[in-house]
Amino acid sequence: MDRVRDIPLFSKLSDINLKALEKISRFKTYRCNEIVFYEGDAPGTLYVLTEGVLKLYKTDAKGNEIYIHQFTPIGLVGELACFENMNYPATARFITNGKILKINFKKLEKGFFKNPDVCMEIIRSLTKKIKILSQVIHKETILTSEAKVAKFIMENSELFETLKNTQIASILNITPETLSRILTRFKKSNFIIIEKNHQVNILDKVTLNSLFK
Amino acid sequence: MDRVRDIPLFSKLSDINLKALEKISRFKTYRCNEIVFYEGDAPGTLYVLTEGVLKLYKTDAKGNEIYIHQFTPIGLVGELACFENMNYPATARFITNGKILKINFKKLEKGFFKNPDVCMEIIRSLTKKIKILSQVIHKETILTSEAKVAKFIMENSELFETLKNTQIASILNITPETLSRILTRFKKSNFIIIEKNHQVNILDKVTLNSLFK
DNA sequence: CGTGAAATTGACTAAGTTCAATGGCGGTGG
DNA sequence: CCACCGCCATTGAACTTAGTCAATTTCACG
Repeated sequence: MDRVRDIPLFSKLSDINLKALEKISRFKTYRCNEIVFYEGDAPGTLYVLTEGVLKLYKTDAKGNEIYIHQFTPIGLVGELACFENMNYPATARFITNGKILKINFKKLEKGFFKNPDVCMEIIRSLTKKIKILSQVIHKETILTSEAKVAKFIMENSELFETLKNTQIASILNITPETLSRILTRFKKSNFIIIEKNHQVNILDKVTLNSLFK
Repeated sequence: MDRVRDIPLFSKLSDINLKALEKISRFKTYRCNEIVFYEGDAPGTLYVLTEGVLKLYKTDAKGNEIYIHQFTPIGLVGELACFENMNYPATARFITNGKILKINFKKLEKGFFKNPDVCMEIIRSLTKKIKILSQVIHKETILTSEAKVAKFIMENSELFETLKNTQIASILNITPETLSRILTRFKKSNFIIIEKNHQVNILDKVTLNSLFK
């Protein structure tokens, strides 16, 4: 994916518009762990993630990374800061190698927002983001650690096999110790079995569901 | 405000469009404490708040109201549920008497989203909402209770005079007891003085700022 | 004044983090 | 083959933050 026209957000633009868009944007490749922007950075650039996995997180007073979301292609990143002209509210760091299209927002705004198709795509992207944030709020303000773990097991059991407990804990914004204790409880209560290869086997879906619903 | 044309979101529509819009919408007045929708309700209606103060909150396992936001006119409410076709993620309750324009979303979608002006207004409304949610996340996941109180004092000192401590505590999602203890600490440390009329007098802006920045 | 709501205070509890010690397990190099 | 190393997981104990509960005081206002 090296061409602007391959990005769904812009797929309906005319050739002339695409040419103009190419003038105000450029692709950039990133290595794993490279930062795209820091929480607090000044806005101005809209990012379109085209390759790789981009982790968005905030940093608390103690320096902990508070997990917000992981973006996978294709997704808009940084709209809030651009549209509201405020500093980026979180940090974005690649956790794989990746590629991004960087767009000069001011120039984009002037030229392209008249196009209803582009507008609709932006609206779709914004509502998707609102949904994500709404879920983050639910996760972080309503759910207990136990409920988070139960929810994660029920909704992401496949991921369990591929992730280490430390990574899962990081996604859930709890410590590995807390995760370990909760999993031990679940195992002792016969809600789940964890296989040798770190697969989860859910024995009691009803109870597990009831913990977070 | 009894006419659709008075709502900025639709101010640029033609008379014909306005007539059509009137067909798929209706105003409804609410008394204080009336519920507009509950968390978990099925979507389908887009709301435009035209009068009164509407409180949005989630409910946790213990039945506590988790404060999300208070809307004042004019604002769109319920877009997420409509656009993403998911159940409302929070409850909306009037805390004053008020009035709302209820719009049938399906019909709105068909007829009006082609209009770039309407689109832009929706985008503006969505980004405003993202900003709000982003701030809620910051408040609830990054800030300690002490930091919340410090931030509230620094950014809303005028409100202090008009609100009771119980109301402030509710906005900050902490208990009145916790708020009281923190205010006592701030007073003893000479960060603030609270006057007879419940005005706050900030003595040490530097320290207070450092508590949440 | 007197009454009821709001604020304060102390003791206790609950949830989760932190810190430290221990144990397991896989890969590596002699 | 096995001894060692480093990473991850587990477990216990102390600690921190904030909520809960109850008693008491303060305050606003009729």
